[in-house]
Amino acid sequence: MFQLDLKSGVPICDQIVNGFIKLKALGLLSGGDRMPSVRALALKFSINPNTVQKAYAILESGGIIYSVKGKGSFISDDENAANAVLLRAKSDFCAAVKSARELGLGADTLKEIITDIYKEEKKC
Amino acid sequence: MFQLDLKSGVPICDQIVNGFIKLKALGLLSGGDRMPSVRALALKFSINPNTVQKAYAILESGGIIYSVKGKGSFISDDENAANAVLLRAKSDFCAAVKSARELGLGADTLKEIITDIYKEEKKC
DNA sequence: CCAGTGTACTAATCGACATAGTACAGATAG
DNA sequence: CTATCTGTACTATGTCGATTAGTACACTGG
Repeated sequence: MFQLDLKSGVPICDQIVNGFIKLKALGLLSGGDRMPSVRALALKFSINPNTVQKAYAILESGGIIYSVKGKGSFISDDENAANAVLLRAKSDFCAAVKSARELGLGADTLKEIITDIYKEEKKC
Repeated sequence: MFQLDLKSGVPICDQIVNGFIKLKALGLLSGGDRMPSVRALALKFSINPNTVQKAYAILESGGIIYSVKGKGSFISDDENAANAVLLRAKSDFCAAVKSARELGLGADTLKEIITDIYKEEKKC
């Protein structure tokens, strides 16, 4: 399970959404797997159930999970959802590249950084 | 000069800071160049002078500019400031790479995206 | 029935951001 | 010197999003 950073400034709601997206991307969650209940997760993180519910609503609107009244929330089997996640990740990365380019960083510099990070020689 | 997007959700203050940083990174502003006055820039963008002053204060604390009471604000000659900008850009890019990696994107995929963007074949 | 589930709604709180208005101190041109 | 420009400082106010608080309803399974 992922962690929450209440002091990061990133909305708790978004952290929960991203946390589950990453878990699914890593293959730690499969289609049909059960999500923690709204109230249980709120209790675990000591946050408001409304915040968890908001995050679940976002995940459901994105097709990542589906919820059934009275039963619970579950990971979706929808392959499109996984693709949507990948597309979003690519889009975010594109924005980062464009931003770096505007500040004068070259393509080679960026590729070096990527190589280093994937080799675990984290220079950052 | 850069543009402001009041609807982007990005604080105006930050947009001004980033705007001048990019102008300097692109070499369109050199050490000693004069900045628009706080009131003039506020008038131009139709925003509050306090917002501009806040942005200038951030730029000054970062060593990007220096301000003199009664005279104006000027681009700093400090080379370290430019380096700091580059370091920040690299740091931001590193975070983006790590995030993309966590979501399952491979190094080759990321490098392809970079190549495309720098070739202006913007697929995003 | 009952405990647990998702869902819906209103109200209140809090912090960041921006605005409004005023005031002061230094520099420069006339 | 005076006027006007400059940066700086301060308080007050308004707005908006995120979060919390509290309650209520509908559904499922034992």
